[in-house]
Amino acid sequence: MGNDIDEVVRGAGRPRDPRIEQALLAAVRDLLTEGGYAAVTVAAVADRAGTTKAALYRRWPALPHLIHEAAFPGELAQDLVLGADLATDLTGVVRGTRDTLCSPIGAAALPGLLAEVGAWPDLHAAMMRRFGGVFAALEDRLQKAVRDGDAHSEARADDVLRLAIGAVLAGLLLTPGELDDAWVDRISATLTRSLRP
Amino acid sequence: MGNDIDEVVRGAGRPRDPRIEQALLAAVRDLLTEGGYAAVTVAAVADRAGTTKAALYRRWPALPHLIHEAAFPGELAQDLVLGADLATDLTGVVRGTRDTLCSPIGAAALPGLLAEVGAWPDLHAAMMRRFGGVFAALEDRLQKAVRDGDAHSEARADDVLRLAIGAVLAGLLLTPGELDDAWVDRISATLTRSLRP
Amino acid sequence: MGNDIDEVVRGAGRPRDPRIEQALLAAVRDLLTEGGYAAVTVAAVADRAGTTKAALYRRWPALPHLIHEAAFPGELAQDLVLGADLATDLTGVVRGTRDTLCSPIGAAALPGLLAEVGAWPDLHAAMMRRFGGVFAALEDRLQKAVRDGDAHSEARADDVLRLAIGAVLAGLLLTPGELDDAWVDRISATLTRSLRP
Amino acid sequence: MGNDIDEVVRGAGRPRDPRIEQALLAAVRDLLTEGGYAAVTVAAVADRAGTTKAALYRRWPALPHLIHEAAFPGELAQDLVLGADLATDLTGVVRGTRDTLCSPIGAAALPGLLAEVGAWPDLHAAMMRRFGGVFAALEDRLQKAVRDGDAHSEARADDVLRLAIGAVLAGLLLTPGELDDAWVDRISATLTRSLRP
DNA sequence: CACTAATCGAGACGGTACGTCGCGTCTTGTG
DNA sequence: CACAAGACGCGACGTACCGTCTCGATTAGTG
Repeated sequence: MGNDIDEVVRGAGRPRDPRIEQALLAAVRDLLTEGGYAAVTVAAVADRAGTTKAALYRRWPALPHLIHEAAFPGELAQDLVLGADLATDLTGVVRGTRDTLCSPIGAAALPGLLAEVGAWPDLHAAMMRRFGGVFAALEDRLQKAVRDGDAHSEARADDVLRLAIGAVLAGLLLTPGELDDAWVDRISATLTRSLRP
Repeated sequence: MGNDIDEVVRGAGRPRDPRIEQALLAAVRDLLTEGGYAAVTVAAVADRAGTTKAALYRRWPALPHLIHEAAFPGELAQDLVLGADLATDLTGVVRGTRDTLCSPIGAAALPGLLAEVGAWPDLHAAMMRRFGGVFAALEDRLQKAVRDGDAHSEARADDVLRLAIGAVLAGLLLTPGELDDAWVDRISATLTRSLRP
Repeated sequence: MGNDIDEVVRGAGRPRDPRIEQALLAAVRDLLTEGGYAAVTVAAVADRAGTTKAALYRRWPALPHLIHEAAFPGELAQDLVLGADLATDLTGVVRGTRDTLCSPIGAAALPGLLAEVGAWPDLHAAMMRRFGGVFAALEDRLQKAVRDGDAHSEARADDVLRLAIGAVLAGLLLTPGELDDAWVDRISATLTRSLRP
Repeated sequence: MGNDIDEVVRGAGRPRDPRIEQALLAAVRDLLTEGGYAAVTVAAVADRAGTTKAALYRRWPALPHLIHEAAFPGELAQDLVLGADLATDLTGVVRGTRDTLCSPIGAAALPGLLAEVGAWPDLHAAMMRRFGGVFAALEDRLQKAVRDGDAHSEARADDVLRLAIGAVLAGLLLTPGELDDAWVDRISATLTRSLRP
């Protein structure tokens, strides 16, 4: 006894075909790569995935939600390891952010996605959640840096993270193609300097 | 002599009604304020301006160009005065950027505009040009700061500007409503620290 | 022996809930009355009956068959009594036809049903069968009338019946609301005249 | 002067391409012939006509209106000539009605059209108007017949016409294929008999 | 008492059509 | 030429209905 509700919820009706979900996500990634954001149409995605628009709308409230999930699956902090010296750790954050947002798929999806955020509050929340892990890790790391005397005591993780994300965003939207590894090093060094006590 | 070309161009046929241009720009600003980016459709703009779509397309190659001009007229560096100490000047740059991009009209127009940039190279160029004056002024100021010993010698104006713009952009797109004056001060202070020799 | 087949057919598996059949028929009649033919969708019928689409399709090959059975149950000649003089009997046929086809439910169902007849041969057959009893009775009556000298010898029951049905049909489809009792009397009189020797 | 309104109405905007109207009507007729009522889809019609759905909706409020105009253009009484003896004239009415409603296109369109009549009051009115000429002519002819002693004085043109239309309708919807010339003669004779004084 | 087989509810599935909207172009008549 | 008006081709949108299917859970009769 106990989880009657769960059982009812799980058991009701024909279960969704899990392959359709994957096929739709893959179709979005294909179309983003081949034709950019404009090519990602509800009909085109469904077609490419070998299914129908209705199946798509059953899973996501609108196209941008699906695109978001397809372009930025999982947690951004996934392979972020903080533990070296502060400069190295900040480089990791900046590089990770750049790699994620500037990947072919990410770069194709992001501008359009950001434009739709205003119309879909839940989409906005979902995007913010992606940065949750990075923020927590960075906050911990910064507190340690303050204790170790590597950072001044007013340093704020949210400001640092927003500067990093913002730098990538501005680069991606305004001057794409200049965000090479040298740029990562320069921005990381700048952030490191800004934290000095 | 002199402006033959102008005369030929101007002289042929009925001259354009200059009021239409202004009415269209005003209509875009009204619609942005009232209904956001989604409300700014060609038909709605022309209607609100009391004119027609054809008149609009005679003046701008496409809607985003008109929106750009309506939301961000003139040069961004317009009322930027650099000459005080470095911290104050940087605060001016950050505040000016925030004020421009986060004005009700700017905030409504920017996400959509950035999404369209990929499709209209000339629109991208036009947007970049807006920052030209700020960049030049900041570069001058930074060189002086290096000479004065206020900034380290590897400081780059483009990186600083991109960090400032990026910070505003990230704030606007991801956490709007948090970009108050205290935020401006914190970010400006951070940038100033990052420039210390 | 005798009903082995019946027993085998009946015995296997869980028996059908007889209340569902009635609930579906009643649901169709409700929806026809409330919202007309367009309101009678498979999902709406199943919902209203408190059951599901699958249960419906287990009982009828398609929606029109169910609608037919709901709107025109049983034999049309049910309460047709022929035996008075010819004029009275013809009035009975015309009135009966009108009453059946022009009842609120019948009138709502008929136009749609007739449109579907082309797509469902078995539905066509089922509809024709409804008139079988009336036709047989009318044919008998007409033969007697010929013998009695009340009708000319070339009178054909099928033509008379088609004229009667057609008159109701044309009235229902083209000028509904005019098929009152006076109309029944006029049409009956006309048919009676046409049969005179 | 005087028709300012007309001039304004006519002169405003780009005029409709008259070829599109014809192409759409022809497309409906083609599709009716080839695939029946079910094949007449908004998209299919527009496609076949080499135009778009929007152009169609600009001309007719809905598909049934277009189908009606395509299947039953002009006045039904077009080539109806009344003036011979009553029996011949009635045969002309019955035959004309049958020919119009039972033509391949008419037969394909009619059942569906009649089903939609309930949903579109204006469509109903348009269909009724088609019979206006026939009714007027028949009324005149009947009055003359009464004066000549060929018809009894209570004969009503509307009843006769409804009987004729109804006979064709019932034949078309219930027993198509039996409405040959012999049937026309039988029904006409029946109607003639029914009018005898 | 298990076993079998059809039913029940719920709801996803592929397919197809709907009517609307926006874009950027075009074609008129009138200044 | 510009201008108002509005039709044009194009293509996407989100919804609705159809008839089928796949589940897990009943609900009889049978072995």
